[in-house]
Amino acid sequence: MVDSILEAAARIIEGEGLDRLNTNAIAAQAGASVGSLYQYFPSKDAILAELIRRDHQELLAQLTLAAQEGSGSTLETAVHALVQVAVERQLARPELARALDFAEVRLVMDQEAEATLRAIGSVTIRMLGAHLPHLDPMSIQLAAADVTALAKGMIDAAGQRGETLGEALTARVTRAALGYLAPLQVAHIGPA
Amino acid sequence: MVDSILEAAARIIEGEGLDRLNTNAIAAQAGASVGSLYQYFPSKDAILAELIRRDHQELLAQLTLAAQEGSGSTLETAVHALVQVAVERQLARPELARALDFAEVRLVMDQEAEATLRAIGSVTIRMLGAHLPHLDPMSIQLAAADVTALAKGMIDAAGQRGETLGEALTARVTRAALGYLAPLQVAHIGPA
DNA sequence: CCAATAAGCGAACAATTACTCACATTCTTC
DNA sequence: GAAGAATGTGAGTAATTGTTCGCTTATTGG
Repeated sequence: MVDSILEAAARIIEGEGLDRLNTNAIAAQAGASVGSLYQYFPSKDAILAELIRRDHQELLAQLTLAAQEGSGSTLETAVHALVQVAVERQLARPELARALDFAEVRLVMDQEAEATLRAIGSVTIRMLGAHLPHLDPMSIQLAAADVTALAKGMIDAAGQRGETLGEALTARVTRAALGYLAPLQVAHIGPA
Repeated sequence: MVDSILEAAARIIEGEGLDRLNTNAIAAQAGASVGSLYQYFPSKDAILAELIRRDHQELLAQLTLAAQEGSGSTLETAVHALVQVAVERQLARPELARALDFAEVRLVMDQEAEATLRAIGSVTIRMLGAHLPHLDPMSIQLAAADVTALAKGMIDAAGQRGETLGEALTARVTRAALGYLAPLQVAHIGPA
């Protein structure tokens, strides 16, 4: 039931938009009654929050796995692995991903949700730290934020545009990320 | 009056979020009555639409100007000029810019609005076309879309993070854009 | 000044929406 | 299969919100 409520909410967000998401619509879409909604969630906001929570946990799991597989390889391979995860997720449900991303900002998060978010950020930070060992932690953090944002922007735009070829997009995003990171890789190497 | 209504709406979006934007709040914030709102706008949506319309027109004007100034120079200078415009605009009112960007998608646009949007896109396309003459139009268009999205993502994230130093951000975004474009510049140069 | 037009007002209305609760249905356990 | 627990129901409620309209206040032209 919880799952069907969440999936109903997801479908309404995709098809109607965040602003048209209401409890009656969710119940109808889920094939349940409004009362049942409130047996499993304390409020409408809680439904959205849980949708986001699950999305984050799934993302963290997939990123962690991708980071493991890409560890011990080149920067390019490692970046590619993470980008691939992000691309596949976004292209699967672009409208939903975009809406959740927007809703996330104005959401009051509990400690667990905050921790998950930090963990997601840490994956990229650790990956970059391993491949750019000469950079100080603050620079790594900034680079991770930038690369993440750059990828998010490209992937989101591609999703909205209706792009469906994940591999081509992954290649371009990886190229952009590496293009941004390249100067950092060689920053400590001066002229001979 | 029109201006004060639009500014009131903008402030509410910034402070309360898109979902808390309502006609009563706009009227109160504008120091006017609900009735006056409807003397200048046919509906609440029209207020949002006008806010977005003006934003787009301003952006187009600034981008066009920046493109003129950067024309006839290196790719780096041209990119830097456009990025600078985007950065300054977003950092001025980050929450508003983000919200309008989100609202824009679900908006039904008239012909004029569509034309403005295409014109905004054309600025980057023309700039890239001038500096990457060996690329076919489709590749130019894709590159423009990617570079725009990449910049948008980075700038938006920085704004949300509370970054205020536009110059540093402009430099990083420019670096990312050039990093993405670099392989395209030399793509036709094979091994001798 | 006055009349005529414009601009502004906000209570009232209708629609929408989050949420409740008294009742109905289904499941569990013996 | 009966008693009791758990789950599901949806009309109803109170609050919010978009929009209207009869009215008041300001502005303009003669």
